[in-house]
Amino acid sequence: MSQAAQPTPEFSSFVEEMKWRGFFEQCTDEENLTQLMADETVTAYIGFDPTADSLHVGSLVPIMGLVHLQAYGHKPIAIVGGATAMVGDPSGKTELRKMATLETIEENLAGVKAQLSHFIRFGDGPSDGLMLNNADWLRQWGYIDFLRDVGRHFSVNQMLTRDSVKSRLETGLSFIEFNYMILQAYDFMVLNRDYGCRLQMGGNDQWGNICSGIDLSRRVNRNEVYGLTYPLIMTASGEKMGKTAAGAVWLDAQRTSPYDFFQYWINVDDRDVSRFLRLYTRLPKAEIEQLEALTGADIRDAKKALARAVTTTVHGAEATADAEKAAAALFSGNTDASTVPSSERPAADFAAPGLGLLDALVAAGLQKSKGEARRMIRQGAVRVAGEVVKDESRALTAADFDEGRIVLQVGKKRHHHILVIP
RNA sequence: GGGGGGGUUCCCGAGUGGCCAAAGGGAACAGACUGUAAAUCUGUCGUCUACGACUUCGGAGGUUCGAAUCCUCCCCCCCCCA
Repeated sequence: MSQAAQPTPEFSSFVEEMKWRGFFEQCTDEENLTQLMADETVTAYIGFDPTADSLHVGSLVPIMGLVHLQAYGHKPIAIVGGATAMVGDPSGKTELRKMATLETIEENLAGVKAQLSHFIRFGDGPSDGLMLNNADWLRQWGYIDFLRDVGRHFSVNQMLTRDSVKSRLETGLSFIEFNYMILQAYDFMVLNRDYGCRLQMGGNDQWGNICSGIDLSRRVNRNEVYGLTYPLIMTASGEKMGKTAAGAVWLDAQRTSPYDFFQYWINVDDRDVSRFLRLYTRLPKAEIEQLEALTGADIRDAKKALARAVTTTVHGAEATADAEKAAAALFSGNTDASTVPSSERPAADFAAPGLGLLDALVAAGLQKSKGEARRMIRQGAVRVAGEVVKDESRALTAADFDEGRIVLQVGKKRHHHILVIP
């Protein structure tokens, strides 16, 4: 759970640590920001999009950004874009995003906040985090009033020069998306005015939006505020973070089990380990450098440290231990299979003709369809109790019980145990 | 409002009456090799009651023995003109 992270004395400043950890892409005024953060408690914010009721690993970088910030005694604000999610940010997208409805956004907000509280200490203290919904200050506006009070500060000429807009000029973007920048700038201005927020962080695709907010704060509030962006994180193979065959890797245990979550980190590309240790864990610099020095098969130890650290933050120590234990049982010959992913099934299902293996594989979530399951069998990828199955019409019967469970495996990495209950 | 181009299986992108479940590439998955990595080679990659059947090519109709391919209407996107 969220322990208020402690300051790390290994770095001279927040910005230094961000640089070392790979969060630093560009900053509007590094020198003055560093000075400001040395002198006083700075309130900073990052926006999250409540497009689902759970965050996924793609959001871990911004989350960790806030975590580090709080560790240095500053005050993090997480904005959930209730209003802006209804619009859709064009940055980095190639086409119009589906617009979420009010109700789903409300639901998603709650889920996201619960997850963030695993990372950030919320509360009323000076460096306690805040969670705000920009719908609270955006929704009340009427169009004419907003145009007159806010819109007049924006130059279309300048907006057109922002990369986020420029890149979309080719493929086209709707007016509603074009306005996203204005809304985000307005968020920053309001946070600056009402919460004393001085810094906005975000992915580098947010640079233009952040700069717009800085301009607006200067004009309206006459305050100097700052922006800092982190790089957009891709895996070594050029994929977005958190994509697997099964879909996104979620922080919600219901959507992605702690076991699968743990395995995701174990299976990262060698080339990503160092970068990910820095970005996604709060392990001390010295320890990370030690892990980075590992070569060959020993890199797995670094991956374990990575998986352990991230899973512990997201799912807690107990779930992490279980996941690790299951992994040991499946991959390292440990005999304790009690935490291996499993499902229950009454013994009666295996009577007489037995339960079709194809159906069992699909039911266990190891395969998406029976056709796919059939192909896997043809390719010799399916094992029951460690034995390769070649017969597509194979049925599971009582003969397959082994101490009350049936051990299924597809490929090398996908395992599932059916627990037989009376 | 006028003119032009376009919407294809996860993505990109061929196909313009049967030889199309639909080329090619990417991603992904599996096998071999390995370190639960990468690279490489091989295979797979719509669903099913599976040597056959069924459903797909923006949506709805129609022509035809037969359509992703032709016609009609509708929706959406891009470009040029007004």
